[in-house]
Amino acid sequence: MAHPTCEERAVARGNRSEKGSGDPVDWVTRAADDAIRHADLGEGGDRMITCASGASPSGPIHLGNLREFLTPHLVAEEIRRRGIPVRHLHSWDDFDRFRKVPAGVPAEWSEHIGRPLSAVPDPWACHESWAEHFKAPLRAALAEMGVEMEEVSQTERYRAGAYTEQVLHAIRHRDTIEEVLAKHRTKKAAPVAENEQEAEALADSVADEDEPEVGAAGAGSLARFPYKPYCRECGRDTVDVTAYDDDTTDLSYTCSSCGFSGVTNVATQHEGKLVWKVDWPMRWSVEQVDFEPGGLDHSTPGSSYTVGKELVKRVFDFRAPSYVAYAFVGFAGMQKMSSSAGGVPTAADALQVLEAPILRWLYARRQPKQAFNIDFGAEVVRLYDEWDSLGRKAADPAKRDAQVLAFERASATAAAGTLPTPRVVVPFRLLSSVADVTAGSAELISGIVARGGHAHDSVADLQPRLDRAMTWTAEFVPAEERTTVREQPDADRLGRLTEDEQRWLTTLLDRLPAELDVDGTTALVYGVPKLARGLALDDAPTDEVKADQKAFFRLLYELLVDAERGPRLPTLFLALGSERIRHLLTAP
RNA sequence: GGGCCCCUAGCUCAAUGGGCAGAGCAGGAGACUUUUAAUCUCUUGGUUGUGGGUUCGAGUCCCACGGGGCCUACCA
Repeated sequence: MAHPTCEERAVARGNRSEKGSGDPVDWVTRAADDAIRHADLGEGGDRMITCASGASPSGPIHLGNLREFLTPHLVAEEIRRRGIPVRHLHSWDDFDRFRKVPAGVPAEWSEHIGRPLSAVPDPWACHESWAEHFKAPLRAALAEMGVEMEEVSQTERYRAGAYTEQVLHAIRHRDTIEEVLAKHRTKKAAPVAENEQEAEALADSVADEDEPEVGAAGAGSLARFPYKPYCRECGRDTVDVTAYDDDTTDLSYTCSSCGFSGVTNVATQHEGKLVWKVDWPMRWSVEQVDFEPGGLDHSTPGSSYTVGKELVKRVFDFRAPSYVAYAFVGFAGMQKMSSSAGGVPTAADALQVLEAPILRWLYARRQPKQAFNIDFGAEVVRLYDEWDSLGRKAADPAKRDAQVLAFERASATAAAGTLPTPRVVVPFRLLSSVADVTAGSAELISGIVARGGHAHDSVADLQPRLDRAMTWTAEFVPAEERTTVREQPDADRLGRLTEDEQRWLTTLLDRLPAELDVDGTTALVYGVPKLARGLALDDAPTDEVKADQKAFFRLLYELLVDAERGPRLPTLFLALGSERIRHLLTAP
């Protein structure tokens, strides 16, 4: 045989360790296998494998959209790990039309509806366009997560004529395109009306749809032309194609917004774009895409992937990339989320609270078709615990399984190496509860944590986790679960102390040093009731002393944090400092 | 109309190309001069929605049904 079969080449290039060698397998492994197999179909050779993503910068790129980026990223990393040339190509659909003015944006922006996202000004005036305004923060977040990708702007590509050849090709084959689109369009079955009102509405809409009569389209039909120019006069896509000359490639149009009538030459003037369902398969063929994910909404029958798959074959003579559909990402515990806009959390928001590898891990550990929630509430603590425990497991080579594999995928990338994690790992729970009472002082937290058995040299040893614990505590822990230290002494309570209480407080304050340490403070706090009963600090407590301790602690909590309970007293004392304790325990 | 996902302990969820059903919380017992949504040790808890099928073996694969959720139809 002159040529090896696809199968043989795929195996040769894939080089995945064979079954039984103990190397764990997960969805990323399989997706990478598919992409490699795909790349070998047809073209042969050792050309670079392309993992693609695409996103429209029409608004904040939220954590659901992040799956679009991370899925091909993880697959590309896996392919790279096998020593095969690969790139992650990301297309910004910034040549798409601006569709609606979101809440919070001046109403005047409705003027820009129909213009490319790259041509709409930034209402916040900090970037050169609407599109850039939303691309920039995502770029920063991805960099923090070690995601490196080759970015392409659809605006630039179209304007530069990079797709012109394919555009003309599509236009020449517009009948085939319409045939395919129409086939999927007619899938619509007569919906059953639930009541009379609906039946009427239904009759109307059905009547409307029958009107264009595209079914028998022919070359003469311009209503479904696959290419649409932006109006040269007003920049909007509100144009109707009135004529097209196949020989000269002159396209005539009128704009319904500004009334302009003009002619654009498709071959030379680059003023428009293919409609979405044609644009996607066109890019697969131009960029030689081997793998690209898509949201579930693109995967349903009659939707863009299904249609694109047929178009790419029949019109562009290429095969659709291997594909995974990803499910949606939900959110919880974010009532107070101060997201950049719209209240949907973005990657930047998540990175305020989660270490970058943990955010990656959320996406790596689930198969794309699995939906999951990102919880900014109490779940965060558990997530960190789980992550830390997985990290300990990953340190043992004997325990390498799919979970550890996900940990590895989350922890390091080719571009960024091992992503930042704390040199000294302190449980998030502890950092957060200490942060709760220290009024945002990293130094103080560091000191208390160090004296609490987590030795470290400096605040930097606790980063990047410490910052996240502080942010999370401040922003996401509900007020009723936080400890609020009194501003002023409780004069009322201090005015009606019992004799015992009075003696305890006096004893405590007499012996409270200016500089506190954990052990001394612990001994003192527990010792005060002993002293009051004539015992020494280190004497074993009697039953009476134990009861006194209970009452004494409660008194301290009431006076310090206006509650019956609170953080461990030594911690609280250290957090507040001697002076403040003294102030709050002394009648004004 | 079509498609996808989900149903696992009281609760929230794991189990990623079939291989002994697991965590956290809650519950129970014990330890602690220790009070925090304390901590540590031990522990109860299951016919994996229902009914079939394939298999030596099914939470996992196939078919049907019930319940819940999402997507899609015209446009990008």
